[in-house]
Amino acid sequence: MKTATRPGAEAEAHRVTRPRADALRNRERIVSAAREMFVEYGPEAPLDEIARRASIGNATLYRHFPDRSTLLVEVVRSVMSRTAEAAERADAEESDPFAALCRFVHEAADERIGALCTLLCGHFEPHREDLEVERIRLTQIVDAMMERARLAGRLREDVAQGDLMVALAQLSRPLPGTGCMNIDRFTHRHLQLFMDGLEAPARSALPGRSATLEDLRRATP
Amino acid sequence: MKTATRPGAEAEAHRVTRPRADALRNRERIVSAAREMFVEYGPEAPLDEIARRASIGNATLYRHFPDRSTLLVEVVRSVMSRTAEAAERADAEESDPFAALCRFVHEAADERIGALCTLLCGHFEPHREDLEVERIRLTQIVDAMMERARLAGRLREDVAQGDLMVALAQLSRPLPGTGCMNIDRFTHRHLQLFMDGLEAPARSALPGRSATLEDLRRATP
Amino acid sequence: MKTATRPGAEAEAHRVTRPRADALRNRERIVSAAREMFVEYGPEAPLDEIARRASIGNATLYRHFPDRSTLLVEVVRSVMSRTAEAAERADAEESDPFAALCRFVHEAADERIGALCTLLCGHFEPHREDLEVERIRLTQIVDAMMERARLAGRLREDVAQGDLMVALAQLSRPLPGTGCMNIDRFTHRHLQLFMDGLEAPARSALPGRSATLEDLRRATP
Amino acid sequence: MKTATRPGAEAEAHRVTRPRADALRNRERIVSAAREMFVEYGPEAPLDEIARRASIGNATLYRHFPDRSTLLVEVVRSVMSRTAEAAERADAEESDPFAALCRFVHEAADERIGALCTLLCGHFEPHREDLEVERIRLTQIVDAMMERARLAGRLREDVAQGDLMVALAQLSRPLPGTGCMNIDRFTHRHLQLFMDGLEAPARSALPGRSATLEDLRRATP
DNA sequence: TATGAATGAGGGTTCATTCAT
DNA sequence: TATGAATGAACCCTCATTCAT
Repeated sequence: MKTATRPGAEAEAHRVTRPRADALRNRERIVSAAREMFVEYGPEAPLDEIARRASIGNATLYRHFPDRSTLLVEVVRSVMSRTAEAAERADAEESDPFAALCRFVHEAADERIGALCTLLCGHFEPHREDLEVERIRLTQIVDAMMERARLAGRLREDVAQGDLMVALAQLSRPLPGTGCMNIDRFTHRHLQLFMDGLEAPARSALPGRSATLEDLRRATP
Repeated sequence: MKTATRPGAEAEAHRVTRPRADALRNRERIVSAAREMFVEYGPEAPLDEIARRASIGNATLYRHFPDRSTLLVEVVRSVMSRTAEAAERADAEESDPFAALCRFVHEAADERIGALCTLLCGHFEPHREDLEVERIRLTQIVDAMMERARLAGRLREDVAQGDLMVALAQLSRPLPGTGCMNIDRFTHRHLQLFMDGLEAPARSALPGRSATLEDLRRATP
Repeated sequence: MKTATRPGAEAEAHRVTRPRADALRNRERIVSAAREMFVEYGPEAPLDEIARRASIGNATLYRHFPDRSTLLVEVVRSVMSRTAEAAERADAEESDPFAALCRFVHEAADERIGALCTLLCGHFEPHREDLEVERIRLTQIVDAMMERARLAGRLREDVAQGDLMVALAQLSRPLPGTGCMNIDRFTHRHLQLFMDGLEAPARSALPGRSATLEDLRRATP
Repeated sequence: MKTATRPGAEAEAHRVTRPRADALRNRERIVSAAREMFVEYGPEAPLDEIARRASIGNATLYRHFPDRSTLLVEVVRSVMSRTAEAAERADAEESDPFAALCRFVHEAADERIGALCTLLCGHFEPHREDLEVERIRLTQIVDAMMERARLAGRLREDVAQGDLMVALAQLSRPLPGTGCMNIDRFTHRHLQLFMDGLEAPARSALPGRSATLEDLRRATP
C-alpha cells in the first residue's frame, strides 16, 4: 500500500526496468546503424564507424554482438522478418497471385534484402537458430505464393524459389564502390523485366537446374 | 644493309626486346592473377596476395602498375576487349538479332564481365584513354545489336543499353564472400529469364527511365 | 551541495578524469620520445620507433596524433612555449638588455629549439592555431628584447630577429647522423662568438637584407 | 708501320680508351647529380633518383660506387678539394690574413661545404684514404691562415679551427625539409656576423674548450 | 554495464640492392 | 660494362579486438 500511494513509486519501478530499456535502445541503434553501413560499404564496414554512427562506445557494440557475424546475423534477421511480413501482406491483399509476387519483389528490394541477404554468403556459420526461424518463414510464404501463381497458370513451370530469390538479391545489390547507392534508380526496372521473364508462358528453355536457397547454401564452402 | 650483314645484328635487336619479353610475361601473370582475385574478393583484394599468386615479389607489381587503379583499369580493359569481340562475333554469325543478343549476354557472363565492369564504379577516375577506347567499342556494337533487334520487332521498345548491361553485370556477379564462385550455376538461368523479359512484345510497363551507361557513370560521385 | 554530501561523488568525478590522466601520461611519453627522436634523426624519424621508445603500441600514437604533422606541431609548440618562458625570465631578470639576449640564446639552445624549430620548415601547413599562439608570443618577447638592446646601444643596428633566430637554430642543431648529440660541447662557444658579432658597434657591413621569421616561412614552398 | 699508315688507326686506338672515357664521364655525371641531390634532400636521398638525374641506369651507379658511403665520400672529397683550393687562393691573394679567412669562409659556403661536410658525421667509417688526403690538405691551409691572422693580431686568441669549421658547416646547412634552399639568402649575413665575433679583440670569454675537427670525429660513436 | 584507451596484425607503398640480359 | 627488372625489408597507417576504469 505505502508504495502505491507514495508519489514517485511508479517512477521507481520504472527505474528498475529503465537500464534494460536503455540497453535495448542501444541495441536497436546499433542494428540500425549497422544496416546503413552494411548496405553502403558492404559486410566489411568498420565496426568502429558503426559504433560512432550509433553514438555509443565501440566496446559497447562488442557487449551486444561479440563478433561481426553475430551483428550481421541480427541485421539480416530483422530484414528477413520485415520482408516476410511484406510477403504475407502481398499474399493476403492481392487477388492475382502473380501480381502478389511482383509486389513482394519490389517491396523486398526497397528493404534492401538484396544488399543484406547476400551478406550471409560465406560470412558466418550457416545455421544460427534465430535466423533459421525467419528464413523458414520467408521460404514458406514465398513458396506458397509461387505455388499459387503456378497453379493459376501465371508463373512458368520451370523456375523455383532460388531463381527468384537469388536474382532478386543480385538485381537489388548496390553497385560496388562506396556510396554507389544509385542502383535504386534501375533496380525496379530490372526486377520488372525479370518478372516479365518469369511470367507464363515460358518464352525459352532454361539451362541448368532450378535452384533452391538450400542449393546456394550448400554451394558455399 | 650494314646491320643486315653484320653478324649478331639480329641477336642484338633481339636483345633489345628480349628483356621486355620477360617483363611482358610477368605483366600477363599479374593481370591474370588480378583478374582472379578481383572476381573472387572484389576490388579491394590485397595486392600482396595478387603478387603472391602471380609468383612475383610485391614490389614488382608496383613497377608494372603504380597503383591499384592502373591495375584495375588494365584488367577491366582486357575483359572489355574480349567481350566486345564476343559481341562482334555474335552479331556477325547469328541471323536472328535477338538470338545474337542472347548469345552475347551468355558469353559475356562467362567472361565475368559482370564481376569486373562493376569494379569501375567509384574505384578510379572515369576517363582513362585506353579504357574509353574499349568502352566505346563495346557500347557501339551492343547499341547496334539492340537497334537491329528492335527494328526486327524482337526487342521491346522501352529498354536501353544500360538496362541490359547493368542487369548483365549484376546477375553475373559472384555472390559476396570468399570463394562463392558457384553463382555460375545459376547465372545463365537468370540471364535467360531476364532476356525473356526483354523480348517483344512487352508484358508490362516499366517504371522509371531507361538507363545508359553514362547515367551510371554520372550517378557515381 | 548535493555532490559534496553524496558519498562517492568525488570518486565519481575522479573517475571521469582518471582515464584521461592515464591517457595524458601516455601522451606525455609520446611527446617526450618524439622530441628525442626528432632531435636525433630529424623530422622523418620513424613513428614506429617513437612509439617503441615511449613503450606504447604504434597504434596508440596514432590515436593521440593522427598524423606526423600533428605530432611535430605539438613537440615544437611545447618547446616554443618553454623557450618563450626562458626569454621572459631573462628579460625580467637581467638589467643589461644585451646580457638578457645572450642568456636567452644559451637557454634556448639547451631547450634544443634549434633542432626543433627548424623542423617547421616545409613539414606542415604553416598556420596551426595553437602553434601560432606560441610563435607570436616568442616573436614578441624577442623583438622587445632586441629593441631594448638596440636602444641601449648594445646591439648593432643592422640585424633583425630572423638573423638571431635562424643562426640560433642552425648553431644549436645536432650534427647529422645518428647520435651526434655532441654538438652541445661546441654550441655555446659558437653562439657566444655569434653574439659577440651582434654586439654594437658593428665591425662590418652585412650583405643582403635582414631576415624576419616571416621571410623564412614565405621562402618555403 | 702498317697500323700507322692505315687510315682509322688512331680512331681504333681511341676506341680502346673510349670506353674508359665514357665510364669517367658517367662517373662525373653521377657525382654531380649526387651532389645536387645530397644538398637538396640530405644524405638519405634516393639513389635511384640520383641515377635518373645522371641519366644512367641505377645498376650503373652501383658499379661505380658499391654503396652509399662510397658515393658520399667521393662527393665530399671533391667539395673538400675545391674548398681547399679556394683557401689556398684566398691565402695567396689577400694581404690581410683576416680578410683572407673571411673570403675563404664565404667561398666555402657557396661550395655548400656546410651541406656536404656534415654529411660525413655518422654516415660512414671515418678514415677513407682519399678523403683523408683532402681533409689534411684543407686542415693545414686553414690552420696556417688562422695562425697568420692570430699573429697579426686580427683573430682572437681563444678559438681553434674546429670553432670556425663547425660553425661554417652549421650556418651554411640548408634548413631541414625538402627544397629549403633559401638558407642562402641568410647564410652570408650570419657568417659575417660570426666572423665579426671572431675578430680580435675578443668581446667575451668563451665557454668550454676550443674544438678541433678531430674532436668532432672522436665525439661521433 | 558502458566506455575510452591500447594493442597487434595486416595491407599499401617505397627504396636499397641484386640479378640476368 | 650497362641496363631494366626483381626483390625483400622497412615504414606508415587502419582496424578488429581486448583491457581497465
